[in-house]
Amino acid sequence: MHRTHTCGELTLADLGKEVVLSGWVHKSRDLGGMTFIDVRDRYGITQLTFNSDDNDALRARAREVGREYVIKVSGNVIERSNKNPKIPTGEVEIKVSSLEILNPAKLPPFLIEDETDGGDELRMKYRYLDLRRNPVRNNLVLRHKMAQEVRKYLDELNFIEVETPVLIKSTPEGARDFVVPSRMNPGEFYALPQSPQTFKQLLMVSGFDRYFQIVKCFRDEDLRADRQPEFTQIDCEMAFIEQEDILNVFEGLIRQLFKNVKGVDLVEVPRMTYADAMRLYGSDKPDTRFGMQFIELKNNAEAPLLWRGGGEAGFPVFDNAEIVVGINAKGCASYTRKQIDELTDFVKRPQIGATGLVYFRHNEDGSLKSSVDKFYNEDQLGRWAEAFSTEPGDLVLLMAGPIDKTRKQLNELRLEMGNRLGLRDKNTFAPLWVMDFPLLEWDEETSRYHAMHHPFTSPKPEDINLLDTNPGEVRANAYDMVINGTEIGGGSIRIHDRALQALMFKHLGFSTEEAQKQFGFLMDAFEYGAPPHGGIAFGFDRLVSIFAGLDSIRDVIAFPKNNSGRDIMIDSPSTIADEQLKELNIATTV
RNA sequence: GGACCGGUAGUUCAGCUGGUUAGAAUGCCGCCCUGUCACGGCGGAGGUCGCGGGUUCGAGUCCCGUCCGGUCCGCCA
Repeated sequence: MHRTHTCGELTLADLGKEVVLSGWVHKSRDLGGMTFIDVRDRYGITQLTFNSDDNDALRARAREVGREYVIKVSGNVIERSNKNPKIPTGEVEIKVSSLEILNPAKLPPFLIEDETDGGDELRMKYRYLDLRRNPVRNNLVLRHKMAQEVRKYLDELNFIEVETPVLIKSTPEGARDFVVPSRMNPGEFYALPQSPQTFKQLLMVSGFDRYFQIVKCFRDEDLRADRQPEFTQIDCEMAFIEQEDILNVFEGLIRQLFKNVKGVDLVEVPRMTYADAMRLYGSDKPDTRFGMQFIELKNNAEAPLLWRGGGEAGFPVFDNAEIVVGINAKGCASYTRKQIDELTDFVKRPQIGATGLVYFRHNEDGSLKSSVDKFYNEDQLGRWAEAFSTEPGDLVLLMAGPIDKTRKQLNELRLEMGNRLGLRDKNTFAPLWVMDFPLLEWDEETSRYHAMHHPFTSPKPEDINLLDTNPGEVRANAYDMVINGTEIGGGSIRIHDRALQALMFKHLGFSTEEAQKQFGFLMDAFEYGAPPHGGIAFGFDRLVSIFAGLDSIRDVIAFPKNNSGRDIMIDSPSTIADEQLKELNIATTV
């Protein structure tokens, strides 16, 4: 007889029932005269009980089973004399009449418990055991629920899920491709998609009108806690829409996910231009769970030097800087010298690379004190204080230097201060649309402009005339969704006109021939009735990890890869046999 | 490509300025225990201190190299 119930469902209402349970031995407690076994499955834990009423063979077997043995038991549901209020089945237990060992188990290398003693590496090597643990399994259940909710929402809005190919063509733009050799076409390679971008656009040309796909994408770049070589996107595209439509539809998606999966009612998602995001937060993905916006004391594009008094020279670093910008750390005036030094060391770390940190305190007694008192008097400090709207008890942290670099550094400091002040609560969710990204980005290495988003992004019509004169100033119809400082989605209104697309390729440094060879199929398609269209793609793993309150996406992926792109459980990647290489016409030099 | 942190018992870790027999907790094994559920009590086993080289009378400890893991920068249209 198969199991009649799961290990998570029996209660006092089931008293007296003859039941069959199957599962894993979670833990056993042998008290001598009696033995308790906790049997576990995905649904919960139920206590089995054995005592002197039982025959010797049954009692012996109860003592024999070890952790993670797979067992099947039959017995009677009885009321516990000592109840355990911590678990749903804690008022009952099973008086076992038969115990069958379906499969014994070796002792697992780490404890299969919510608070495991296992380190990351061990958990990854034995991921199938790690997945037995509630916290990890619950993450996958959450992921499942979110995927279902996405499908429900988009289906109701007439989106159609279409699968696009995984073996496609390598293109020079963007991330490195994973490539797959073609046996039937010696010397030629497929590439795995970095995203289904061109296919979804072609589906718009095909008249599908509203497409989505929850789809694996692949990028052969170095990994991070939030970056895996294969990852999942919620990929979407719509025709006959404008940017506003996309923002509304997908703001709706995010709101529905938060409401139905997490029970969180989001307020309307605020919008901010890229330019403002950079100016106020030094980042295109600001964490808006807290304020601490940048205040500029000097910006070469702005006129007055706010601290200058009667024209005499001030702090040379400030005098020579393009920008002097800071944040007001409310209530931090009490920071000790040691704490300030820590912050200075923080921004001077090679990863951040600042040369120093200037501060001024607005003391509780109203006085002002700065690390550059030598250069500025109380009047001048007073003007800073005014600029930062300080109150007694505040600490202002200032950085100076080239605009882009300094903003980026101050962004790191702002996030660090957010952490220190406990302003980045995992249960607070601050989504944000960042809009009007630049179309192009100058790349020092190749000395040319690159598409900031991708080459199919349309420029804002009013900026097209800048393409020739000032390409870096051209804004795109592109938008990102940011939640709590993480970019979780991005998209754009696409080009649907052959001539404009050809012009874009030209500006990206493609010759007409190269453009035709790489993307001719798309430009050809634009000549056969391409509707205006646009879309967005969400990083599903990141979205799930934010919902789960995790910093890493690894624990929302069933079988993730490590820092080096390895799966240490199956030990991939691995070498392949010479025979295979030969068949693929591949010679190795390693 | 680069920076930083880590690698010691099955596991998670401690081990100071180099010093005699490398510890703790937990897990595991044995015995005892009839109401445990972090059971308890007593006893026990368990180590190539990642690997290689060097300094030293002596290295878990210091130095160099290397491998592995983690975080980050570059990179990620």
